[in-house]
Amino acid sequence: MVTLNAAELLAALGHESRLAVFRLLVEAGPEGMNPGVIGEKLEMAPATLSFHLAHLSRVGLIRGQKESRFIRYCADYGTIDELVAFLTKNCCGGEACLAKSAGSGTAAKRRIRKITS
Amino acid sequence: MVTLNAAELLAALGHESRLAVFRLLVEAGPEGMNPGVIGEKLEMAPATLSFHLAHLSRVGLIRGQKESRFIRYCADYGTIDELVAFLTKNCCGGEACLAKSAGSGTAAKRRIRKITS
DNA sequence: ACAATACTTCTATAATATTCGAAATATGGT
DNA sequence: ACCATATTTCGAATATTATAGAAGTATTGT
Repeated sequence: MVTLNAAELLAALGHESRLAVFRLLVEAGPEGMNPGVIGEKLEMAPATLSFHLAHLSRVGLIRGQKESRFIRYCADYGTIDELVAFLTKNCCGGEACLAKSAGSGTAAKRRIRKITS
Repeated sequence: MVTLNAAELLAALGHESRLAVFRLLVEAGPEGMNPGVIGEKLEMAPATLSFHLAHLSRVGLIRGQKESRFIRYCADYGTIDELVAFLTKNCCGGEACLAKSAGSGTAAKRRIRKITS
């Protein structure tokens, strides 16, 4: 994943409403959820919600599939997995993270153990 | 971590320049780096860089410490670790992620294996 | 004391994102 | 065919964020 792409994904999730929508869809699992239900749960105006759903779709974090009159939106787990992998590999310095990204070959390995103040 | 806070962190990293700055500081390790060097590497105007450093500082992703005429900025690994943990627990449905967050008790566990089309 | 360096804060401007009413589109029910 | 429902797109107002020159604050060297 390129940095540009990662920034796009991060920005998409970096908004309270969109993060809430995405979390709801992750929670909903493969069943997904319609805008109607989402809007009711999160108390968002249809047009506003549609705008955010379009944004999340555009960057690939969710996917919508028309089913008769409804649209079933589902979280795209592959994309969020990639984002987490990117953060772990490139941005993370934690013990857990270092273990996973071992061998990524960056100077981050120089990191000394943080003292929990 | 609350969602509000997570959204703030994601938004902070959701900008190409700030993500680049943060990655550079992670890469730099505990040694950190001065704005002068960062600005040179990333070709950013001092005022612009200062603005982004302030933003990253405000949300706790980096920390600056004055040293004579310079300021040493360092990545705060604890914060990014928390963010990755949040994503893994609340937003992630991947195999790797599920393994780590096992027992978080959300409906995400219902997820079926994605078919790689 | 003065000049140079390292950075920040101030200020204005430009660019982008967010919100949501209203109109449009599509589908299903009667 | 017509009405209701689900959702999107349009459009316009508002709010937020980004950019960077210029001025300000420290600090070091001479």
